[in-house]
Amino acid sequence: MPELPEAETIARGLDRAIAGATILSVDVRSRKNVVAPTNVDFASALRGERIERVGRRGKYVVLELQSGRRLVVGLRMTGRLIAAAPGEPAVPGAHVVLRLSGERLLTFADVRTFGRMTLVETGRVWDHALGVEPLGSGFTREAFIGMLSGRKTPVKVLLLDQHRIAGIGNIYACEALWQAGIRPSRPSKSLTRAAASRLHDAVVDVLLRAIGLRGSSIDDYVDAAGARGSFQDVLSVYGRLGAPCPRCGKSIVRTVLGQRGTWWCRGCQH
DNA sequence: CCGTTGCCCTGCCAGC
DNA sequence: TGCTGGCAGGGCAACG
Repeated sequence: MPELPEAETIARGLDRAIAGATILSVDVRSRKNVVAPTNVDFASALRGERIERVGRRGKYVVLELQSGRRLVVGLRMTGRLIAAAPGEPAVPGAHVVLRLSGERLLTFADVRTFGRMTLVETGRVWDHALGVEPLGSGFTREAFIGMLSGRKTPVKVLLLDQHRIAGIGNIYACEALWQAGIRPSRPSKSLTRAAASRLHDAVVDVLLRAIGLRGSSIDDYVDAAGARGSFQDVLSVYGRLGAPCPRCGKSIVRTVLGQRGTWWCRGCQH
């Protein structure tokens, strides 16, 4: 499931592989997975555009185009963005294929078809619903403490709320809560300043470590070159039902919070 | 504003 | 062995 570290890894890989390339043609094989403004044809609008750079916002990969337009890619659970060099085999199940200068291809594929490529017109704000970047300067301890205050929402549900903090998904929410020693169901407002600060620091630390390991490849995720990440090898709690807690040895349990599976340790998360 | 529910979709797997 | 039903999950709309 591409979350912030996976989207960041893909964006960096794409920036290296295809920044500067011109889009020669666009093959839309699944209408459902592309979105364009009214009266704009997705494929013809992109044709001839130069990809200036590739970045990330929250869990979204953003291709900045020469005209000022953006191609915003939401990968959801199973979406893939693969840059292929000449001669490499085609990506199976492709929904959109961009043929680029230098005989390169950029392929978007998604078995569950929840992912979207959205064309955003120049100057149009597309990320108004996204909160602060957890690795940006706006995510201070004080800002985080402010988010938690006065809310009875379980702290894990708050971490997953993209309107407040953009980019944290289920894996990294579980891991950060474990690292900070905080029970996921705790009402946000019940955290002391010390606990909130610990959680803030854990969020930043977990995301940075995950980027360092190029993301978590649990089911489908691969980077822009088709390679797996390795953070799945160092997970402490996520998906580890019944395994011993790396800190206290008690068995990891699974509960449900906000309709999401939640893995945590009853022994050392309070 | 806040919180909850259901839908989208298909691969996988436990259970029969 | 082969089928089936349930589950997984991010974002969004709809609702109270």
